[in-house]
Amino acid sequence: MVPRMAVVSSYHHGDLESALVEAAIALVRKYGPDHLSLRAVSADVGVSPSASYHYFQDKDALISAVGTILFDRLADLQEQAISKVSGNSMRSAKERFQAMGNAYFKWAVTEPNLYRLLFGGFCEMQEVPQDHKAWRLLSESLDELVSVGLISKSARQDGEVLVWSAVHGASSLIIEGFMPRQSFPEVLRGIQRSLGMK
Amino acid sequence: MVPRMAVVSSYHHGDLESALVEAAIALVRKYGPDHLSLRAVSADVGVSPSASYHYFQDKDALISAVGTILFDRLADLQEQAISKVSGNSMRSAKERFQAMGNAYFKWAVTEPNLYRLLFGGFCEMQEVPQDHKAWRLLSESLDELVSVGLISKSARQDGEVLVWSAVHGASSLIIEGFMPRQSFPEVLRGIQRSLGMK
DNA sequence: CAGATAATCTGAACATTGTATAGATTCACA
DNA sequence: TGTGAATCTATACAATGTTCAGATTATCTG
Repeated sequence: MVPRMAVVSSYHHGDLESALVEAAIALVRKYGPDHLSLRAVSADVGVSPSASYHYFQDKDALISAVGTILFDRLADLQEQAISKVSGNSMRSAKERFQAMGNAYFKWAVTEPNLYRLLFGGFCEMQEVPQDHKAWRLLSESLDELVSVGLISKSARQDGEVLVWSAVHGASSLIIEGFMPRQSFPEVLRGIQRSLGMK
Repeated sequence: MVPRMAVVSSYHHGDLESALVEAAIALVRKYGPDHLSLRAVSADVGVSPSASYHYFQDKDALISAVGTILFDRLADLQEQAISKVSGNSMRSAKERFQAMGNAYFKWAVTEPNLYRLLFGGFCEMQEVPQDHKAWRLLSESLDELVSVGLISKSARQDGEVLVWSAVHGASSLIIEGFMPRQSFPEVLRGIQRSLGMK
């Protein structure tokens, strides 16, 4: 009888699962992963606290879903940063590589709470990330550095793990206050030395 | 009247502050930093839940105290690992350097929950760690590599941040399942390449 | 189109948590 | 020895994760 704005009735939400995930992201962003409350998430969405149990087994399952989404979005940010640098020169290849690392670090320092949720042991990644976009982008960038002659094939060997470890470690140590923020460019230079990049 | 085994009465604990910290460490070790309960800590020590508020402002303060202790102990482990390698040769200097990294990684994989508490944003380090033992050991090890001629002075520049970032990042990514465990030696080799070590 | 069945959400309840406050117990010192 | 300070307990309260019975709506069957 009463006209409704929503697509569906107000009793059935329609897309509660992703609404809960988005609300959880917003709350973690504000208050940190350890202060996330299922009841606050439900209240933000406008639903009863019990409703989430139809989509997630428990609170940890919701957190894991958030982690999966955040990991995808981080990879999207890196892809976006790469795509902003055009050209086939050695210079642009190097810039793409650096843009990836800078995007990773920038996300860590602007969203430390999301970073902590993703990498702090709160969620168990269901997807084995070996063939994830994040790995692929890094691998392709290293391949490009080889093909344009910036690094050698032998130096490229095991480059992924060194690069990701150093960028991730610096980001983590900096947002937790163990390392000053200006150390990140130094780490980036050290990475390039490790790759024999000139 | 009744003979007592304890040094003090059973009402006054005697050294409640450190007992609470040790009990908290044991519980975090088992169940993770996010599932630590003040009440469980108190119960383990055999004390009322309110008693801890005479030594710690709140739960976060107890966690921070735990973090400070853990950081010190990690540095102790590294010092211990270094001290097991004797000699003044290039070889022993290199071994000491590697022993430090290996000790760090070993602690991370054997005590992932303690590692998460220390580096996962749960505690706010009160002590500025710039002059901490962990920094000093790393700095001295790098100096030694220079003095025995294993790395150059220019490569040593900013070596601390690269080394700590890569070792910490690899440890973190491995215990969270983002990276296979066997990647750590590769990261160590990459670090040594970055330092120009031969 | 009507009725049954399944999907979705609510309400109330329970145990557990962090924390505040008032009071009990014990220590240390005059 | 007794008085004040330090230390711990008891109780209480609001908030949290989770369960379960039932209410509401969607969807499918005839």
